[in-house]
Amino acid sequence: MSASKNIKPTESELEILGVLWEKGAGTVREVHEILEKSKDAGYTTTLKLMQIMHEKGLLKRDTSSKTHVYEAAISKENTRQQLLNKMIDTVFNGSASQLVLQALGNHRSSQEELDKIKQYLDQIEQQQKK
Amino acid sequence: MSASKNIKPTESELEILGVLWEKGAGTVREVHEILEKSKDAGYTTTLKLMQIMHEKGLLKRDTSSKTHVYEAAISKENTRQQLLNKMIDTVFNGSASQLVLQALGNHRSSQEELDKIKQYLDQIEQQQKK
DNA sequence: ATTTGTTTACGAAAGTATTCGTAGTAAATA
DNA sequence: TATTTACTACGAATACTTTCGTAAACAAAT
Repeated sequence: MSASKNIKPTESELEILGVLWEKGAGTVREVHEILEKSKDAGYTTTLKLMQIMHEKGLLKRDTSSKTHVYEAAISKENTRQQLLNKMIDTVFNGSASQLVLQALGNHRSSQEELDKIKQYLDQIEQQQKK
Repeated sequence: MSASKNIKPTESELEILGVLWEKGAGTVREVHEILEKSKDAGYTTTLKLMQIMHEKGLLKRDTSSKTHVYEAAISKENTRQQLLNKMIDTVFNGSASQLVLQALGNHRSSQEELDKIKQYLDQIEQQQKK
């Protein structure tokens, strides 16, 4: 059994997590105003979603003042890894490198980013030689 | 505007596509028997799903004989790329290389695979220099 | 004190995905 | 021919996600 539960945020939940990962913590109003820019939904929709996410354990909240303050309860890294693993399993036949090749294929990355990846690859190889 | 429409197979639909990409074409029965190994659902469930997928244009089918033969109507590569792009956008802040680093991080790849990736990186760099 | 504005809570509608029971049909078999 | 078997079609139940209207609580402003 793994340490963190099988989290599976929905599409909308991921949007909210994204906002909170970015800004650290915030009220429904704050999250909603950021979301509004790219999405078209009412305030109570965002509220309801965040309440549900709290019930599910995806968000923590501080209710000491009237206006509640929410915060992500799951880490960005962990969540990313889980989603990635799932995609590797179900879409890329379990091969991480197939995913990597495909990702590098279309989305063109900057030279800087490519260098970083290369550097990382070297690092991995070093570790494996030990 | 891109050539292929915005396809968004659901979880279950992806499982079926995975089977058909692997085996090329098959009947509901064949697909179902493969799915059964890892999943717990009745025959008519698989049937219904494949019918819906046909309506959506995700599958082609040959109804010339009583037992219909289905085939994926969308390519593995294209579908993978779309799903990947979406994940990059919604989960990795639009950075493909962030996704790549994360993917290489946990899932350990074989030396052979790593070499392939490196080779590919070199190739990309060459093209960009032109 | 009343009004106005902001917030949470609640419930339910609408949309989408998944599941399966049942009926009908055609082919294979007794 | 009658029965069994294998398949498709259809409809509906269930579950999950997203959306929002409305009410209640509270604070600030008039």
